[in-house]
Amino acid sequence: MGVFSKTCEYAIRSVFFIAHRTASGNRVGIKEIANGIDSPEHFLAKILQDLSRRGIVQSAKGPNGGFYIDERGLKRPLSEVVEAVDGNSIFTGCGLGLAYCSETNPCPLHNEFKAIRNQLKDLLEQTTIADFSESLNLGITKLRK
Amino acid sequence: MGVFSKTCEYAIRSVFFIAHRTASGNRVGIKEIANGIDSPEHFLAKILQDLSRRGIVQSAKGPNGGFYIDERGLKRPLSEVVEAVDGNSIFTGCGLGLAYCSETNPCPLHNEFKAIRNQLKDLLEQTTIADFSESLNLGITKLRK
DNA sequence: TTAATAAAAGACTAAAAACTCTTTTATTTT
DNA sequence: AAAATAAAAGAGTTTTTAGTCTTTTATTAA
Ligand code: FES
Ligand code: FES
Repeated sequence: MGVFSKTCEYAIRSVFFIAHRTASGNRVGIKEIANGIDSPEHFLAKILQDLSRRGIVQSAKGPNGGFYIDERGLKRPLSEVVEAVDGNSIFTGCGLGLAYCSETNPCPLHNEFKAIRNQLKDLLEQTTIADFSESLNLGITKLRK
Repeated sequence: MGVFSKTCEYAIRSVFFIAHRTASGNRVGIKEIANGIDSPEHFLAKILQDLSRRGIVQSAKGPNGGFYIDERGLKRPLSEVVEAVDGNSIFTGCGLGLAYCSETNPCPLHNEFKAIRNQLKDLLEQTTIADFSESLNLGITKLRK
């Protein structure tokens, strides 16, 4: 089990993939995305429908249709993608699964765990989708295999 | 979805609970543990059977039986409990779920994610089960509610 | 040596997550 | 207007995780 759900992993990877293609002004179809990020096509379709409803990605039907991300979308932090899919429990939840995680009712891991959790939060909040386009363009980072 | 599976959360909490009770030389029954950490009794039984087989906790049947943790067990790092239940994917897995996470084939989050992942790894490797007994004794930290 | 106790084991059910397949709707091109 | 294209929506199945219930085995105490 990873930090994010499978659904969330696909969401992030697809968003990076779309952002990368959108940079050159193109729209990209679900088949190409699914193939590009190595995910099940119809499952990814559901995820993108959701992200589309939430305005994180845009879509167009018909010939030359497909998914893309507008200017505003590119500036969104990754945390919004994660929250849209997995909710905010990774940012706020207790490492030991206690119902109420707080300073006054801490579990044994509270302080240390909170620090790590906050770093993940900061990472996802401070980096926008656009931030990754360049490294993808340079071919330094990969989204499949 | 938390960082650990539900099973793993129960495992950690129960181990803390048992360690705490063992400190006073007692054995503690499954009912009391389940109640103390707020987990389903029979589900926890499965988990403890597993931890027992792996030597992380000890158990005794019959009257005055129950679970306890010996000297060696108390000195084990938390990472062993986590690995026993969830495997080592939290310590080694890719944040975006790529099959091979490596320096030469990094995903966009690789460097930042690795740093956070390693902190979690260090935290769990460097703290032993015994390390928490005191804070539990002092009543500072809680395992349920 | 029998009764009581408590974990171990086995065989389930329930819920959630992941994934698939089919039909519908919107858009564009001819 | 008709045909082609591509996402949206709906209705499933499969797999995994979580949780329950019952029976068996081992140990101790009366
Ligand atoms: S109480 Fe567990 S992380 Fe805060
Ligand atoms: S490739 Fe994703 S964390 Fe290393």
